[in-house]
Amino acid sequence: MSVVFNFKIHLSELFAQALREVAPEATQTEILIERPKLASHGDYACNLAMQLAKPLRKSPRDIAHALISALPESGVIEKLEVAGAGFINVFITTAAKQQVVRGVLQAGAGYGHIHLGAGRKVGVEFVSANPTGPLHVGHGRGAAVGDCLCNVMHAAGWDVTREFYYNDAGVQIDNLTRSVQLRCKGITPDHPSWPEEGYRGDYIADVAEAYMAEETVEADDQHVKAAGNVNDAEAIRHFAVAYLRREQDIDLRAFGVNFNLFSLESALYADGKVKETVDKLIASGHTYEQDDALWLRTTDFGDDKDRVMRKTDGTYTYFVPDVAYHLDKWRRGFTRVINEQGADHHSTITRVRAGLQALDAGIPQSWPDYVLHQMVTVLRNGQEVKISKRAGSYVTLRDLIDEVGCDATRYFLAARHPDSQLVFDIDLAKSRSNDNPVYYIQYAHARISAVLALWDGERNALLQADVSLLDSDYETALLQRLIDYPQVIEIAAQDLAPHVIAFYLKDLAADFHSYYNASRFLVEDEAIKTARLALIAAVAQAIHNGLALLGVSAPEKM
RNA sequence: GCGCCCGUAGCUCAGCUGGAUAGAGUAUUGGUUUCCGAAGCCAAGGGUCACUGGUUCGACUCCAGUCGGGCGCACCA
Repeated sequence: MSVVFNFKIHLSELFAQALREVAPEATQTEILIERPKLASHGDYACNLAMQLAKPLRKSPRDIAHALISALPESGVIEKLEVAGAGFINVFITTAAKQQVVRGVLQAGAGYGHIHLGAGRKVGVEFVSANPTGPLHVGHGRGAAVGDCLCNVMHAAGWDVTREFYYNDAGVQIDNLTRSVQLRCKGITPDHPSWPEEGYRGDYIADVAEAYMAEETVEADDQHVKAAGNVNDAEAIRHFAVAYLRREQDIDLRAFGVNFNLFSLESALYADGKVKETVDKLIASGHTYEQDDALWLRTTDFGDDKDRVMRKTDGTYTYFVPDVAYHLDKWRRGFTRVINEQGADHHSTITRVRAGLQALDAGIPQSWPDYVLHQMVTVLRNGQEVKISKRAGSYVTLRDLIDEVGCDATRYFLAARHPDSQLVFDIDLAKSRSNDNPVYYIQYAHARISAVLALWDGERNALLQADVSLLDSDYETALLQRLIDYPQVIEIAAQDLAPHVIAFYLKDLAADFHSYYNASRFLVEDEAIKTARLALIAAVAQAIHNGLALLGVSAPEKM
């Protein structure tokens, strides 16, 4: 038997009924139940009366009173009042709030899971770094945000597939191949003959050395033994890509990020999907030849200028396999796709969507969704570290994990709105890690674990706790905070904004620390002791669940 | 020049599809521990929400413009 403590949904239903009675002609009005900032304004507030004032041509306060009269009986409502311009403030009985403790303990790791996605498939593509070098801090942000987003979508009831797209074809791979080949020949980046577009990082030398030593590399789906032949460019390309992919995989695993699927750009060429897409686009009539190149009239679909598909040298531009790739996703049944990328990829959105529209395959105009995170700037010794792959100067994800730690790095990178630029101050994160909010949250969890470890009772006894004893200000604040958790998941999933999880956890931890400081738990009175332990066990569970979404550990000791 | 993102306390950032008196952390100042974890708690100060108009019962939130910062504007990816 389920207990009512998702009051927001419950109240929306009640007000919908009242609305049908009071204003049958205005049942389209959206019912918004919000949490007031001030406790004196109740636990929940509804502004329906004010929205109806204009269409009904009545005073909002009169409408509010009418709505209250028409509101069906509910055991969870303590009191209703009309306030201000016409707000209806709802006070929930403490008894109803107290039920959340049992709800959390019974649901366990499942507390916070909602049915928003209704089991539908969603494909989330993230990181998708080119295999031309190590993952840097920007990729780290993509990994942290993307992985957290996947976790949130899963908790919200979606069937999530995590996907990584490898651009293992094209000009940049040619540059990589040439750079490794030169290194194999003993030519270094400071040599006059080193190409302008060549990669200069030290890792290129590592790849070259491994190739010459005829090492074998095992990447996710490739097992490549180096030929050791300096003149075999194809063998070098194959080996270099596999080598760098392996390095990236190692870093991602160390970061706690896993994928269900790796898709390769080269495979789209190999199995004819690129050609098929090109043929379909030509057949669609949206292409034309000009200056010995093939163009797609993307201006038909909102782009500011048309784009080249096939260059004069006969090869395709990047967005062609990208369109083929997305068509493939669509055919795999992903009616919802989210691409998490750096903001510097912004221009691809219009092009990819235009290409998909030109195919006339029934794909919605706004498909796929994009989450673009803004750039990360890194501060070391108070100086901005310029990121340049070719110059080989940048902060790698591996550096961050080693220096700052996985938990703190993930929290730092995921705890901000993706739209905000992020300054990652390495020295701050390292030298003053105790001030990092992630430790504040973890500390709350560790404290609860310590108290529960001192208790000699049975865990199951907590389910039988007399929660009616939890009625102090500290306790009701915590109860309400726990009640809010599923709605935080909902917001994070709807807005594709995983950072709200981090802020919620900080607030929950703060409520707990205040409570902890003012309370004793292992008291004489058995009933009080059990009730309080049940409450903090529920808090620990919520912290555990929330941190899991962020990919951060919930330690019992620290 | 065009497109996208951002501008909120000294600093780093929240602010939920427009809601009632704009919030945290940090820094500063003061208080707090014979006690189950002080990586904690309590309190104080700190704001013309970049600026100017507009939309309405109500704007940090929406619209237009201005200023400032970032990113992108390739037959690169």
